[in-house]
Amino acid sequence: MSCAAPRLGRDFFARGTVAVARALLGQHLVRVEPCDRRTVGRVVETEAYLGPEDRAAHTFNYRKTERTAAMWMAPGTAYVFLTYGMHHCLNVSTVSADVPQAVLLRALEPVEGMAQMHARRPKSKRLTDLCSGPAKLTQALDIDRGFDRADLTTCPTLFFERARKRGYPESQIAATPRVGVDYAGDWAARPLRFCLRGSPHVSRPWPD
DNA sequence: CCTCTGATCTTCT
DNA sequence: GAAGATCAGAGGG
Repeated sequence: MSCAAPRLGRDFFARGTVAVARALLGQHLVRVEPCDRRTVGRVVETEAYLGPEDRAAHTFNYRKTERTAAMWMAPGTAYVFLTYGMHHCLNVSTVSADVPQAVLLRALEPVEGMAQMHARRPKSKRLTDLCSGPAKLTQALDIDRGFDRADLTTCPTLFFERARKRGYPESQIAATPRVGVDYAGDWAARPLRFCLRGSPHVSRPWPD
């Protein structure tokens, strides 16, 4: 009998971006490598980017470019960009192809393939250093721009697995302002970052 | 624990 | 030509 967890499909991503950002908490991000080696992390921190209104979003004011094209693709499409000249960040598009919004994956709790993750991030001293940041998790799971525009509902090497039937109750989720978007005016203060309360794997703690 | 700084290069102005 | 949806390491408290 097979008991592989089902992957998250189009319907999961085809709804409000904040709903997706919350619902992704607790789900598994799976990276399959040659010889079926898997590196897997449980999502513990996300951020919602609500273009074209959102000043912090790369799609603010309908800025559609070669780089941001993935955000105008089907819900469940990966948007991977390079930041600070050296770090990759992974997003998943949401809502529908004509609404340029996405969820940024900011932190994972390592679940499977920790040795492989550590091999790619040898400087990590603790388990909580492996995937506790948007660019740490892309290093740990070996995700780069080769995955930009990949359909994560069908991609054989990168996808989400349903690890939990229902989303976490509101009381288990901490909502805070997003990280590193001070330039975004009123949008900077909006509580669009979501963390699994109590997880030691988040990119940074939040105020009580 | 904290704050500060250098690294590094694509993207858009 | 400037500015990043960041990270790691150094130095101080």
